[in-house]
Amino acid sequence: MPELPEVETIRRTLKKHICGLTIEQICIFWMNAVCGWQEINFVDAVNGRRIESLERRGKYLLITLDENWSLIAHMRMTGKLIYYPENQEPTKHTHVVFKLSKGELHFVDTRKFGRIQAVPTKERLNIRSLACLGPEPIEEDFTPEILGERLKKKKINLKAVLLDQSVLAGLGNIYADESLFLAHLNPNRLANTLSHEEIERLHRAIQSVLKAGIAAQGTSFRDYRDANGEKGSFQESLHVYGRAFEPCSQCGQPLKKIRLAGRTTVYCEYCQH
DNA sequence: ACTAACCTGTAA
DNA sequence: TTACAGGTTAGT
Repeated sequence: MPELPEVETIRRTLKKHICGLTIEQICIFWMNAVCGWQEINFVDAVNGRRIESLERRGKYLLITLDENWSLIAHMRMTGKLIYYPENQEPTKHTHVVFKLSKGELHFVDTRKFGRIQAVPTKERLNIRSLACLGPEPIEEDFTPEILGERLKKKKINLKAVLLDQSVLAGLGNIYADESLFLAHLNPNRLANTLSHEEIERLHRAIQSVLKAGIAAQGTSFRDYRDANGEKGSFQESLHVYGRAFEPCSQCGQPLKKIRLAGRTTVYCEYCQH
């Protein structure tokens, strides 16, 4: 599920409910969903902590607690963090329930790929998956020059490069395909062959697609929901993702479906070069 | 640079 | 029954 716009939407919707609350009890229904820190188990690290702030890095949600503890959550494909103001019965796919000083936070994940990790706050940017992340694509300081620097080192196709979190943090299959369509770039193109003008086009496309995704509160193609359990609406604005063989919104020719970097890739072979 | 693995559900 | 799904990682 969540790529950058979805995680950002979860952050924004969850923040309103849980900032300032205290974690009073933790019920774990599937142990693999959580991970402690060294010899300290998850519950000992986190129980009784006050929730101070919520940040995002790429597709990771960072929840800062007091006493130098943080939670790092990754939803992978189907993970959801849902806030309930009243007691709520866990479902078949509820793996963790945090009982808070007001209401409950449920971690629900059908495919069981998502994880929540307890980490000392000052260590959190050193954990391997976070330390290796590339720049935040919607920050002010992400410029076409920075994108160009990173692309020119890569002799592989553009689709694989956009999915590589060490190049850029936060793009997944949906927003990578949509960015390439908007930039009129063929996903098969080798990243180190882009002209200056093409790099600028890609930079503009990535920023505009991600910002539009956030404005639409994410893409609920299947499972994705925000912290209130609400769907996003960006699925209504997709040009290529999930539209294989449908007519291209620009030229009317059928969209092509291929496999790149192990992922289904949809693009228009007439509009994207 | 691929593929399998981690999982379950849904649709073809 | 088989293929495939918003992701990442470990192993060829």
